[in-house]
Amino acid sequence: AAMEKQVHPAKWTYENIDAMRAQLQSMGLSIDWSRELATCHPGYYKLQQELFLAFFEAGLAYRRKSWVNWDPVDQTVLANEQVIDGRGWRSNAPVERRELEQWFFRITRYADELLAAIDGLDRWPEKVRLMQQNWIGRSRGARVHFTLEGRPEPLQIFTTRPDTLDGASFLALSPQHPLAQELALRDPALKAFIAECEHLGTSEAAIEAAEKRGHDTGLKARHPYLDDVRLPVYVANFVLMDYGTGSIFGCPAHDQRDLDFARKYGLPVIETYRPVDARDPTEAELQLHRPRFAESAVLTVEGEALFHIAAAAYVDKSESVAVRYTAAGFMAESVVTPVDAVEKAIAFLEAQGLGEGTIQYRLRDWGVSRQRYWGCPIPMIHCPTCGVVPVPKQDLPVLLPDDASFERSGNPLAHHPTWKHVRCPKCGAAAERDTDTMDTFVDSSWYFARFVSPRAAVPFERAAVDRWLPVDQYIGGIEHAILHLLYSRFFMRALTDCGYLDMAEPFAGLFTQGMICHETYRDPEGRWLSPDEVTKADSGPLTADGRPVTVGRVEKMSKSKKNTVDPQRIIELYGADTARWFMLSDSPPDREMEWTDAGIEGAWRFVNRLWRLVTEAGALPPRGAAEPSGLRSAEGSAALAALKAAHRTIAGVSEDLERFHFNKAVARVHELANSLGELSGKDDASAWVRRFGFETLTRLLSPMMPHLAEELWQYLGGAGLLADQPWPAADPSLTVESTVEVAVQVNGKLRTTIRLPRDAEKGAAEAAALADQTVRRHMDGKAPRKVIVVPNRIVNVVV
RNA sequence: GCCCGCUUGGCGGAACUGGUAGACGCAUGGGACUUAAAAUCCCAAGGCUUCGGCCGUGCCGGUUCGACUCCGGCAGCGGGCACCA
Repeated sequence: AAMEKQVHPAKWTYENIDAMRAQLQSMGLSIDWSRELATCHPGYYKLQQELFLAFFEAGLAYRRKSWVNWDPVDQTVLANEQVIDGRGWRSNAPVERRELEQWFFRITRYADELLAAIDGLDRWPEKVRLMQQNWIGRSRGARVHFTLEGRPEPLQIFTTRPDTLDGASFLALSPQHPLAQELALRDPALKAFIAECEHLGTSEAAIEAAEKRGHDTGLKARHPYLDDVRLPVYVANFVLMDYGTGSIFGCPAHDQRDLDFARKYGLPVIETYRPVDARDPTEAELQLHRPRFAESAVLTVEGEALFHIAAAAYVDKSESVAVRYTAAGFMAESVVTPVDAVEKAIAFLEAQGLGEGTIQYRLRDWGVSRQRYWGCPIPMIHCPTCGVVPVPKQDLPVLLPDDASFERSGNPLAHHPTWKHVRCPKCGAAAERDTDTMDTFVDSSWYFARFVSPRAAVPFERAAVDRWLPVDQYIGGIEHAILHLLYSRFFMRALTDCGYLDMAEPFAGLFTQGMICHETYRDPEGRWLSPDEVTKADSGPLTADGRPVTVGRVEKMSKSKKNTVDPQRIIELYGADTARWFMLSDSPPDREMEWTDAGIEGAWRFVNRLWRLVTEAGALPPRGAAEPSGLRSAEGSAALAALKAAHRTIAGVSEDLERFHFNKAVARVHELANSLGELSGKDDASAWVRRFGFETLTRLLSPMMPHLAEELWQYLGGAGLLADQPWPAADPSLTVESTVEVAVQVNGKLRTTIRLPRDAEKGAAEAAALADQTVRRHMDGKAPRKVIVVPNRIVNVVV
């Protein structure tokens, strides 16, 4: 944005903050602005640098090489988002991979703990807990040693399915695997293949979605226990260096990806399991098919009973068949003595010295180095003699220079003329600062804990932390379900271990908002356009100067794709309350939603209608007037019905707000307004109920339309601010009706409804249903075989 | 490709733990008021119908007296996939 708008990032950021603050204030949100902080302010990032030093001290921050996307034309590191079909988004040059020394946070130290603690997050959505679990991805499996012919050192592979080793038909290495890199030095074709793989960039999505391809290295591996089996060793584009050992064995019969690969390169597909069928295997079969690692040929894998086809069976019969492995529904009760096939296989490998059982995590350490200007400088100094030296705490903050230049690509801090040149704090010799800044996810991993003592000289004031944290109710977009939330969970643990805090979980309750989505637009040059740069014509959407616009898919609003809508327009046109009411009424907040302006007029009409409803209702009894006697006993009166409606609305809205069902609360307020509008009686009871109803309505509205609610409160003679009044309470004796409408079905089809006293006896309900004319007609003169009665709900007559 | 969701009238959605599908709103049509328009108010409305009913919650199948809700499979859309944050 700074480059595009020719503005300094600081100015751009602070101006945006000002605009956002003004917008939030004009919405009338209840925010304690005295605690506002900005993570780009030196006061904040100074403390963040202190935390970084503490992490370094504790061994939680370390340096190692890692791969990045490199744009060879722009000479800059690209984010995955900036790699489009293997090319840089600005230069359009094929992307390369490059290895850089970078800083990492050791989140994997907490892998087990982060996983186990998910169970305790009982006020988190189940889907988020699942996503975090899968992200950490703890798997039991085995490291297996393969001997390579003509090479002294064995190749280690990791597998979660050692029980399918009998069906191995190839090995595959990641293009970044050291062995692959070594072989490429002497094999130009392999070198070219690896270079081609590297154009995919570093994103897992791109790598896994690409067509599966491999290059045969010519090496042969001995099968660990099948003496006459030799396996070809490939380098394959789908093997990830970051997971396991960066090398795998392929069992095409039991893995779709391996099967695709085997088909492509003509490799054998060797079945090792077949669903157990209805009959018991014979003794001869059990012997023939018994795998090396188990006593029985019937094994369970992932809960399914399967019949193992041991190596001997197919070697003898030269059997080679492709069968996809879907065993659901084949569990045969007569056969199974459950055996955990994976554990058996691990025990076998260990006993034979062919491998060992391990636990593998999908979770990787968090790379925090960014080659960017606008961020928190990493407080480290590189000295030619002392190596990596932390900036002494008293020298913090390491300030960003204001006079960076953004004309050149690459890292402005690296090519700033003076900034990086310092003396080594240890030896005093000339040294250089680390020119990387931290991932901004670091900023957001502790900001919530800073709010409790935003001006303190230390990162956290313990008394305030103990008073406020963990956060009772955290609210954020579902796009943060994994990274931000996991990083924050890691941070609290790391800070605890560094002595700053004493807590593990930052967020006791979590509510995830759905994304607000919008169509995306591009001009003929492919540049993103914002919705207000696009005009809708009969021939289709056009740019401001009348050129055709390409409409892209509907996706989450984002700055980079410009598909954002400014709510300020609505506030200016209709006022904050209309905007708030519209947003609350439109969709449940946890669902994604496509933004549309249709309906805003309806919210505006309702705001006006409420005002008229109250102010044009005629004379009301004074505030606090006693309830007319006899109102509650006047069964069937319109006034009592409206009074009950008001109490039901209190109960319903209270519950809806508590559960974040704002759109339902809105619907209930509409209903109450409707029923009060219909209460036209001139009698004392009606007038009293009208006042009670209006006051109730006003109170219930106050969180949603605070400005209108305060005005109505004054109009109704309320003292002080409505915001300071207690929330209304429903009278339980008025929220239930004495009779209920009960549906009557015949053979499961709704035929009529009957009105019964609440909580009527089952027998009475049955009798009433059977006596009904419509029911009798549909029973066709037959006697009921069965009658199901669900009290207050339904009677189902089965004939 | 993998992980997680979602899918209900013309539209946004409601339906609590398997028990009357379509609350409430938007848009629409008709009417009232008005010289007229706006605003407002009233009425109608899932589809089909021989007016008895029948069919309907993305698609196919299953469990159940009963399925939007549970189970199996599939499709479409959205989020995430570690440098968008």
